This record gives sequence, structure tokens and C-alpha cells, in this order.
Amino acid sequence: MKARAVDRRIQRTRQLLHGSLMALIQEKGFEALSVQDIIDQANVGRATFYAHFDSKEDLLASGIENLRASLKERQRQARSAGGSDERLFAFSRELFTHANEHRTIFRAMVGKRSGAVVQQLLQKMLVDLVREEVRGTWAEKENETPIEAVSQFIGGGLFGLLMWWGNGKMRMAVDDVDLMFRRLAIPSLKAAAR
Amino acid sequence: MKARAVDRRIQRTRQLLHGSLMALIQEKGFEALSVQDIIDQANVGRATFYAHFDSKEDLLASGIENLRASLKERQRQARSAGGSDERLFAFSRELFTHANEHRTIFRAMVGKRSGAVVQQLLQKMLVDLVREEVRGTWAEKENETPIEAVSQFIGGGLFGLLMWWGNGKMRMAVDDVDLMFRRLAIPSLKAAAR
Amino acid sequence: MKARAVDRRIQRTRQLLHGSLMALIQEKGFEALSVQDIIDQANVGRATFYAHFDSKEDLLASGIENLRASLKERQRQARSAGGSDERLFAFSRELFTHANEHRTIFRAMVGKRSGAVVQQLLQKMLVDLVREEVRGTWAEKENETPIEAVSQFIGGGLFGLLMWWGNGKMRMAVDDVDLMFRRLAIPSLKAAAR
Amino acid sequence: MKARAVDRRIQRTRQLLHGSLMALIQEKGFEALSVQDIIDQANVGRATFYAHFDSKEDLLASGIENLRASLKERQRQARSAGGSDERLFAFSRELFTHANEHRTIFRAMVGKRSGAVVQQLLQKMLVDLVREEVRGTWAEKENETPIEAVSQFIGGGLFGLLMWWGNGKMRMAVDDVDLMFRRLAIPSLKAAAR
DNA sequence: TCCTAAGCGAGACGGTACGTCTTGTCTTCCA
DNA sequence: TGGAAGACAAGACGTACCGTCTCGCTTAGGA
Repeated sequence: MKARAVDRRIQRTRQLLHGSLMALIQEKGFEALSVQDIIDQANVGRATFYAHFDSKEDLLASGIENLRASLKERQRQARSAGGSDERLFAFSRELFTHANEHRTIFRAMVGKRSGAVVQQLLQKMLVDLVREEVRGTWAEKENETPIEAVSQFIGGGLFGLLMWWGNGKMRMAVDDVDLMFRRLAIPSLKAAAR
Repeated sequence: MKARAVDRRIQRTRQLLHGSLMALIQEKGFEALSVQDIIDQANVGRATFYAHFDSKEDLLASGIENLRASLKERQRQARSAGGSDERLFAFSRELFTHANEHRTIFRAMVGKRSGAVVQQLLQKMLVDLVREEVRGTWAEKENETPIEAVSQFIGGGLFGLLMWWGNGKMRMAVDDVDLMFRRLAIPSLKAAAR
Repeated sequence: MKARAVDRRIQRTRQLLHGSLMALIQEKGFEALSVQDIIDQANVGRATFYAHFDSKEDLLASGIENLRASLKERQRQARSAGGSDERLFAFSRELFTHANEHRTIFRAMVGKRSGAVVQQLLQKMLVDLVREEVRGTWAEKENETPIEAVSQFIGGGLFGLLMWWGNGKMRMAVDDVDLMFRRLAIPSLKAAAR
Repeated sequence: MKARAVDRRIQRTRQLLHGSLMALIQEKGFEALSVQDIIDQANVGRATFYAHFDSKEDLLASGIENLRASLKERQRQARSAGGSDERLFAFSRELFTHANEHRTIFRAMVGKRSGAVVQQLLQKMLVDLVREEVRGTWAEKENETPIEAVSQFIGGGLFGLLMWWGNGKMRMAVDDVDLMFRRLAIPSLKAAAR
């Protein structure tokens, strides 16, 4: 399948917008951004923006989708490698590492000025990842704690932890916070599977 | 000290606003509301609204404050009664019950249209309650998982669970969802305290 | 009837807008103006503009209404003074004089950059004035050239003349162009009344 | 010189555009049309449109040019035939007849929704035709009413009449309205020539 | 027969103005 | 004097058009 020139142009525009969004989030936070800010930064026309995305929230969601995909891939690889406890929530290491590496943008997204839409999206993504994990761990049977409930609990918890880590100064090492998460989450999971 | 008539008038205005907010949240969700909507419903002047509250978020926060106070009180009573496992997270029963009794407004606040500010406030409140609980359970020592981290994890998890319960049809009984929460949260807490 | 303070405020806003429109028409012509230009000049909010007028055309029309009223009054006075030929189209003197006195704005309204809406409004106004005159001159009878047709012809002609006078350098004296109009229009009127 | 196929292709495009414009003017009026409407109707690319015309106004002007040419030709023939009063403004018969035959499009161009640009072009065309006539009638001498002024007056008047005829239901017969015009215009012309 | 050049459709794009909406401040006046 | 009424400046929103542009397809006319 050959990429037509026009498609390349479209991709370029979308990336310009994603890039500008990220740059501006670090500068003034997501909530404070206007569509005008974004398109000025990207040097893109207003109509063009709306041709690609419904709103700045949509643009953000599309950006977060990339992260989700990358983490999902990471998760898939880890799960195919082994099944011991250490492999449970394998994506979490990757998640904390990623956050640590992009700490400027990460702290902006998790911080006070971030706007709650961002956080809802992140939480939803985390729950997704967790659900995948839980699903792999046990086949749902009747009379048990539903997979969905467990996923929501652990995903919500992970998100809480991430917020706390990010809103503090991220002084704790990646390994430590990851360990902490696993120490909190795995007992829950086991208990629910009982 | 006698309550002056003027104070009563002020109270009346504040309650009119709170009432209108709640009524409108059920009708169209928090995000979709404008200050104009609220003051029309309350039959209150624009300037008056801003004399009492900074924004619709402020009004909401002030409303949620009541819930927090009532749950805190409930928690205090339960904790003074005993210390066994069954008493851990005693407020949760009250929380789920309350949600169940006011299910219309609760589901509106937890639903898609609720606006994320609402949810941030709720989550913050839950973390507060959990922190209180964790604090009572163990005295923080060095080298342990920090109280704050555990609280954020369990508080976040509880919020996730609540969202899931509310956004489904709340088919699950109060007792069952409460039990589920405790089955997920208590192992975490214990593990962290190790 | 006492003018309430709020009414005075509203009047002030409307006059600010009218004034800004006139100032800007001279500067860049009507067509080239945006609503934003006008409200910037007037230091007025966008919503306020639209609360008072539907569009810049509406604002203009409302401004021209004043001119029409003033010319109608002038016409009324002249007609009550006498009925000889010299009194026919008495308003025309006033019209040319007015144009001469406000030549900057007049030439802007009649010029190339004026935008055709302006001109339609002016022409309509002139036809109105002429119709009034024709009506006073003869009572319509069957089988005659209809009053309306005559009015449209002479009104259109007057407008053509005005445009020509304004778009040239208005070198011709007021008296001369007025005389010219009467020499052209009165024979038409007489012929039609035959 | 043989017409190359490429030229035929170009002509075809221009005619497609003219045709679409006319069709759409009748449908929704000139003002309401966008370039997009026109090229959709003509099934022509956007760039192609701008390769041929500067704007929809330009397209219209080019269309009206045809009418002007045809009327000019008609005028030339009539003037070479004789010089009596009956031959003065000989083109007017043709004009009214033409309008009557294409009454749908004519009424659309002269009506409320027509957009004033159309009308300016028409008026300009009429003044042109009249000027030609006046020029033929008398050689300009100093101290007389200038040819240009007379042309503007009569051209404007003719346009007023046309508008009135078209905006009414065109109930009046071609001959009658033509007669009316001549009865109004010729006395003016004579008076000016005195 | 192939090749080159032009006309063209399609449509992405930067830009500008629009008319609407909401916010938070302010002023007036009533009870 | 607290509050209802509501005018207002500010400015973001999503939509509509504009005129420019790049891209490939088609098709003629010369090689």
C-alpha cells in the first residue's frame, strides 16, 4: 500500500498539532489552552484544526492513544515471556519509566492545571491496561468479583498513585514506586481471585 | 446570640443556589450548566451569585463539603466503636448506602456528563477518608510504604469502583459492592503494612 | 416620561457605535470594515454590538435613518411654505448642501469602496423623498404614469447624479448641481403628469 | 485560424461556469452563492475556477458583458437607421424585451436577494448605453449641463424603473413600460440640451 | 507510437470574519 | 442594605468562505 503525497501532508499537519499541544501543555497547562493558542503555535489554520479534531480534548485523546498503544505492546511482549508474579502488571515498569523520562509533560498532565479531561483519559487508559492483565490472569467465573470491578479498583488505584508521585517531586525512584504499586495491587488481585 | 434576619436571608440565598445546582445537575449534567442556568433556576441575581461563590465549581465544592462532613462523622463513630477488620473502612458502608439513596444525583455526578471537576472533588474526598483510616491503622515508620501512597491507591481504587457501580445500572446490592471494596482494599492495606 | 439611567447607557453605546462606523468608513470604506474593527474603535464588546444591531449593515441603516428623518423634516417645512415650481423638490437643496458639508463621509459612502449596501439604502431613501414630492404634486388618476414609476425614475436619476457629483471631485457648486437636478427632474415630472 | 482542441476545452469550462452561475442565481440569489456552490454545480475544480475568474463577481461581470454587447449592437443599428425622436433610446425597447423574455433570471438579478454588486454592474451598463445616446444627440458645448451628468441621471432613472418593473410582478406590458421610460427621459434630455 | 505539456478534478491548507455563548464586573433601583 | 435586573467588555467557540497550493489523471499534438 503506497502512501500518497496528500496523506503525508495530512500526517504532517496532525503531528504539528500534537507537537504544539504537548509544548503548550508544559507551558501553561491544558485547561488554560485555547484552540487559537494551539493553531498559532502549529502555524495551522483554524478550519484545518477542526477538520482533523473535534476539539482540543479530541486532539489530546488522540495523542494519548499513542501512549496506550505503546504500553499495550510492551504488555503483550512481557506476558508472552513468562507468567510468574513478577510478570503481573509488567506494563507498570514501562509506565513509570516513561513518566520519569518525560517528566515535564507528565507532571503537567497530572498536575493541578492539567484539566480533568486529561486525567479521565489517563485513568481510562490505565483501567484498560489493567483489565487486559486481569483477564489474562483468570477466566471469569460466576459468583466471583467481576473482572471489571477489579480492573476499575486497581486501575483507579494506579492512577491515584501516579498522581501522587507526579504531584510530589517524583523523588521516589522508578523501581521503588513500581514495587509499591505491585505490593498494593497484587494482593488485591489475588484476594479477588480467591 | 440571636440570628439576625439578614443572616437568614443570606442562608436562604445560598440554599436556593445549592438546590438549583442539584436539580440542574440531574437534568443536564454539571459540565453543560452555565451560571446563567443556575441563577435563573434559583431566581437569583447574577451579582448575588458571585457575592456568594467564585464559580459554579465553588458552589459545587461547597455542596460536596456537606457530604464529606457527614461521612467523616460516620467514620469517627465507627472507629471509636472497635478496631477489628470489620471496622476498617467503616465509612464505606455509609458511602455506598448514601449513593444508593440518592442514586439520581449520584449517577449524574459520576456519569459521562458530570464534568471532571466533580470527579476530582469526589476522589479527593475519598482519599481524605481513606487516609484517616490508614493513619488510624498504623503509625508511619520509615522504610515502609508511605501512608500517603497507600491512601491514594485505595482512595483511587474506591473511586474507580464507585464510578463503575454508578455508571452501570447499580444492579449490585449495597452490601455486595461494599464487601467487594473491602475484599480488594484490606489485602492491599495489610500488604503495605507488612 | 423620565429617561432611566440604563436607557442613557444604552443610548451611549449606540452612539459610540454609530460614531465609530462613520469614522472608519472614511478611513477604509464600508466594505472593508469588519465588525471587529468597529467594536475595537468603539471600545465595545462583541456581544454588545450584536445586542444592538444585527450586522454592520443594520448599524449603517440605522445611521442613515437619521439623515432621512432630517431631510423629511426639511421637505415638510418647504412644502408648507409655497407651491411654485421653485418649491418642487425643495429637499434637494438641503440634500446637496448636507452632502457638501460632510463631504468626506459623503464621498466615502458614494465611492467605489463604499459597498453596494450603502448605495441601495441611499437610493431607497431618495426614492422615498421623491415619492413624497410627487404625491403632493398630483393626485393619482387611472391611465396615467403611476406615481411609483415616476418616483423610481427620478429617485434613481437623483442618485445617479449624486454619485457622479461625489465621485468626481465635487467641483461643481451646490447651487449648480441642484439647479441641474431640477432642470432634469421637473420636465420629467411635468411630462408624466400630462 | 483553426480553434485548437485545448481552446475548445477552455471555452467549455467557462460556459459551464456561466451556466451554473445563472442557474444558481435563480435558485438562491447572487449574494447567497459561494464559489463552492458554483464549482460544485459546474463540476469544476476550485483552482480551475480561479484560473478563469478572479471571483464570483468577475464571473458575473463577464456574463453581463455579453448582454451589454448585444444591446450596444442593437443600439448601433437603430441609430444608423434614423434620427427622429422615436429613435432616441432605441435600445430601451430591446432592453425591456430582453428582460421580459428572461424574466426569471432578470427578476433574480434585480430582486432583494440579488446582491448589490449585480445592480451596480447593471446600472453602470445602462449609464453607458445612455451616454452613447446622449453623445449622439448633441455635441457638448461649454456652459451646458454636462453630458455625463445627464447620462447618470437618465441611466439611474432607467435603472430605477427597471427595478420597479422587475420587483413588481412585471404586470405592465413591455411597450407600456418602454413608453413610460421615453416619456420620462426624453423631456429631461431636451431640457438639458436647451 | 510514444512523449510532453496543458487543462483539469480534487481537496488540503492558512487565514479571516462571522454570530453565539459564557464569564465576571459593574451600576441602578426596589423592597 | 441585600438582592434582582441586566448592560457590558472580554474573549473562546465552531462554522463558513476565501484564494493559494500541490497532486495526479487525462488527453492532445508533435516527435
